[in-house]
Amino acid sequence: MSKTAEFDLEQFFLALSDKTRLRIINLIGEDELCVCFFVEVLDELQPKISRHLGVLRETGLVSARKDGKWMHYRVETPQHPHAAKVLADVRAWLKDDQEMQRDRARLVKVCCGSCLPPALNGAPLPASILAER
Amino acid sequence: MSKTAEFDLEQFFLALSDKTRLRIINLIGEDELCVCFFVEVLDELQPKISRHLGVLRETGLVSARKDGKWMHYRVETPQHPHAAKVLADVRAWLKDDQEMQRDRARLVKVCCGSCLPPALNGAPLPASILAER
DNA sequence: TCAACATATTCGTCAAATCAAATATATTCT
DNA sequence: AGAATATATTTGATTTGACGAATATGTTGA
Repeated sequence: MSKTAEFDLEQFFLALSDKTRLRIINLIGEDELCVCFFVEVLDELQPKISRHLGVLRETGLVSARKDGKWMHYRVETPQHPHAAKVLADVRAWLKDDQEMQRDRARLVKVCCGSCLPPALNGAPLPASILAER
Repeated sequence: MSKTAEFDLEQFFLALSDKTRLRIINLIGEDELCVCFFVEVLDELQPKISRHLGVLRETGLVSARKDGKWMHYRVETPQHPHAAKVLADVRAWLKDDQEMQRDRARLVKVCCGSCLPPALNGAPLPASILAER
């Protein structure tokens, strides 16, 4: 049989060693999320978000689904079992982190407010949030 | 009660995002290990090893014990429960990694050979290895 | 087809991390 | 005290990563 595919541990942890990228992973949660929400909720410039999404994509931590002009990102479970375990732990860790909780609260607020911010008009709302409306 | 102390996730993962530092964590294993073995087994310049040990120390991933002119390093369990879990998983991950296994094999070989490499004469052998002699 | 829009990429700059070489500090041994 | 040794720190050069600004690509809808 073939051995477990070797995996770039360095790259994996490097991808996790940036605040914006951790905030992105956290915001996605179990669902998938459209780029415009990252920009709005994390209050960062769009190219910055896009660049960090690119890093996460290249590292295999997220995948992207194109839907017309929108791109939806979701967290991927790595093939490598140890990587999958660590990433699952990290996601649980983020759930308990205060700043990350504030980000998620802001996402809910943005989606459920009586009117969406102008930048998000017509944007596809995340399913997990829609379910609660 | 007080909330869980906030923890610098970025710094934690940054510390793990370097090959040399992962090799150091792996070589230490469950035991403690003297600096000169890192230099010998990882075949890197001593200041390089020392710098990386400094990063791991400042991040709280390892602690140092001074013993005469020797410094022994051991992996520390972080106070933060999530960090502790991730680090434990990472250590298990390293155990399964091929390159890391080669490093450990080289450590055993160096310690158990009929004569130590000149650089290690008088060096305090790791307890876990001594037990197997 | 054209304007508006969502997202991605490029570019130039700045900050941070890494490295090898040199040097400093502390300890032991003679 | 002085030489040898183990480890740490500084220095200067190089590389790498992140950033904002500008621009490009691709999609929708008039």
